[in-house]
Amino acid sequence: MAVSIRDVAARAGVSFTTVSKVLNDRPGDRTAAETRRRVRQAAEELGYRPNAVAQSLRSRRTDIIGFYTGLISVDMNDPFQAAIFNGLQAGCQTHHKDLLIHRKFYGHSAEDVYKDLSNRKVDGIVLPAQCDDVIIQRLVAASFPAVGIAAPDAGLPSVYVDSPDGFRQVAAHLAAQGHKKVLYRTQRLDLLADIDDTRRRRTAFQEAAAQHGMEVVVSDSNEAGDMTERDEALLLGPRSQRPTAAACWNDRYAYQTVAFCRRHGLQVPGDLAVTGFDGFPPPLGLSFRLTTVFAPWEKSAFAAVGLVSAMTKGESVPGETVLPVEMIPGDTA
Amino acid sequence: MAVSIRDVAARAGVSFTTVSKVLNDRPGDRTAAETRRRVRQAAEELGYRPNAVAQSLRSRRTDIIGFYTGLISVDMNDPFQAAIFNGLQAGCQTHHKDLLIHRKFYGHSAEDVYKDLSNRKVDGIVLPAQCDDVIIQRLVAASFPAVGIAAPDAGLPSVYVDSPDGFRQVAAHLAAQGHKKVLYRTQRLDLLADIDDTRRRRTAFQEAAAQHGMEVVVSDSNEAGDMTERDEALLLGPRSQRPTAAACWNDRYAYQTVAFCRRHGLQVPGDLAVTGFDGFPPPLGLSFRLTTVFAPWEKSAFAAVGLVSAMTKGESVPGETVLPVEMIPGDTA
DNA sequence: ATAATCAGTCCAACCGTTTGGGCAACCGGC
DNA sequence: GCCGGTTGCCCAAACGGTTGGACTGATTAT
Repeated sequence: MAVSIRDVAARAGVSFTTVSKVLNDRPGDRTAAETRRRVRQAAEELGYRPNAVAQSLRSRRTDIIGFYTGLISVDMNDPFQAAIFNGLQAGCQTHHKDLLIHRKFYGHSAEDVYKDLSNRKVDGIVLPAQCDDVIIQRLVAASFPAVGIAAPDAGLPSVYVDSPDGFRQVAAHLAAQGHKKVLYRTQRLDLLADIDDTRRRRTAFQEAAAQHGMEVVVSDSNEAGDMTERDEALLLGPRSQRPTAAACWNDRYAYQTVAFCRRHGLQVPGDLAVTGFDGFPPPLGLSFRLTTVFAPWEKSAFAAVGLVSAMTKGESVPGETVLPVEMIPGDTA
Repeated sequence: MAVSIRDVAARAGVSFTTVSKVLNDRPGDRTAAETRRRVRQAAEELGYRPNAVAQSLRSRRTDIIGFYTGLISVDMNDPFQAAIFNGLQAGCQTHHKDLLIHRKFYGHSAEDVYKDLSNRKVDGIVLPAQCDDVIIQRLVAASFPAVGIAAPDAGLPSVYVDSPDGFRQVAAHLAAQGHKKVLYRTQRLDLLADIDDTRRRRTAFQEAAAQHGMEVVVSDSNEAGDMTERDEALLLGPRSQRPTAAACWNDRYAYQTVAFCRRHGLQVPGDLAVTGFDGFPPPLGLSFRLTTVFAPWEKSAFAAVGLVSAMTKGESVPGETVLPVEMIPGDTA
């Protein structure tokens, strides 16, 4: 049985009110030095630990920040999710919060999800933007502290990286190297994981490429980033028709592209220049550095925690926080 | 302002006790159908959500399971930690718990850590075995539900993988292929991350190799798994002295070893057979499959959650749960 | 001497639930 | 018309803290 504040009070011979005041030591509360000593000693001897749940009930704060993973189950082998998690974790450390991962919501209705979020178990939440409009609307309506990440979102304060700028940088880089025809490899838009950022990247690249006078062939694949038959036909077809560069919407697609080239004897970047996006730590055992764009996903999650923390204090926060990205030239383009 | 059970009661024209009974609908509690309808409707209209904190205070359960990360900060780019996390997450889903990641404890004293664990914010915890004896002793003394993972531990129920058996399988495999001299690449034992399992793997391999009549050269490196000067001298030295195989204590070391061979023109497995341990999903862009041992880390974390969950219900759990491992032949040995 | 001040302690309300028991009102049986 | 048993609802205590104010008794100002 856990020792409560009343047990400490009994042992110290004071009321439990006094124990609370001594232990919290708020400015303006007066207690005799001798009493303080007795109380502290009693607490020490009994190994008293305040019950966090009771404190939360009174204070209406749990000092826990929730992470709602959207409808996709968590997979830390996905470097994107890993980066987000690392940032959340770091943010929680600096803001003295604990991080709560809600149990899977897959298969629950938006209503169910909202219920689990709004039961005051957490002070606020971080969630992928655009995960579900109904949820977001209800959160906003209840003015529940929530911050979106990964993409801009109309309803919530959100923090994300400037992906369009990244793809403008890629387009400029490829154009400077004289490429005229570029394959843009992206994710199918109907995939569950689809968020608006996928679209923003593609649009930005297409526009920038057009400005540089480059032709763009858009190709969308499955989540793993495997080459489509059309891609293969194109890249292995007549030299005059071939794109000389492949700009990929993320690093995974880029690595898959490089692997494809290796298998089919295409030189990278000689026959095909390849670029990625994300700048995650390179996989072990690779002998080259991918030309990619470093996107500070971890930092964005870190910042999101800061915003949620501020919101729980009633402070107002900026509606949008955009973090700059930077293209990192490597060996592949 | 959040709507409480009293608001619902006022709207439905009943006492808040009745609301509670209606909403919880416990067998044996009787309420008129008409009352039930009114209460449910009022709750619906007001968007009532029970306050989880208050419920926890009363029920003495939070349905949250904590993960104490030890003294090392969380890094999900580490596939081991990622696997553990995935398993915890999956376990929490099936047991209807939330997962709480405690904020960093690095720099805190064991006493501080214990305090944070014992304030009843979580129903139980999962923690790396042998993380800190003081903590474990106090947890046991307070009979706080806690389960160790990753290595056997005297004090706590623990679940881990049968790494020694994995290395016996590796030794047998290498011996069957006729290897006589094997380099065993492991981690320096003084590293912060050192846990007993590192030792167990080495011992098991040495003993098994000896039984198969193989000579073992043990080499310990930094956490990244870089080759030591001595390793390089040995592998690039006179052919008669060279080991023909490198058994690595984990996949990371193995990939580093393969990369080293690539750089120096050594054929794998022709000049040097390489084996790993863990069996994590292979890094992107690799054209070979590592010969390794699949260790069900994820499953072990999953099981740990189950045990903690059982302990919170007062059920007794086995002191040790050992999961079998399996060697997966690949292209490197 | 009396009133005002102040330190030190404690009372009681409150946070939002759950739950065992109590209390009317109503039922049918005698 | 009385009585035991249901039925339907509510009271109040409990969970374990925090906190504004009330209450003492001693000290100081008038």
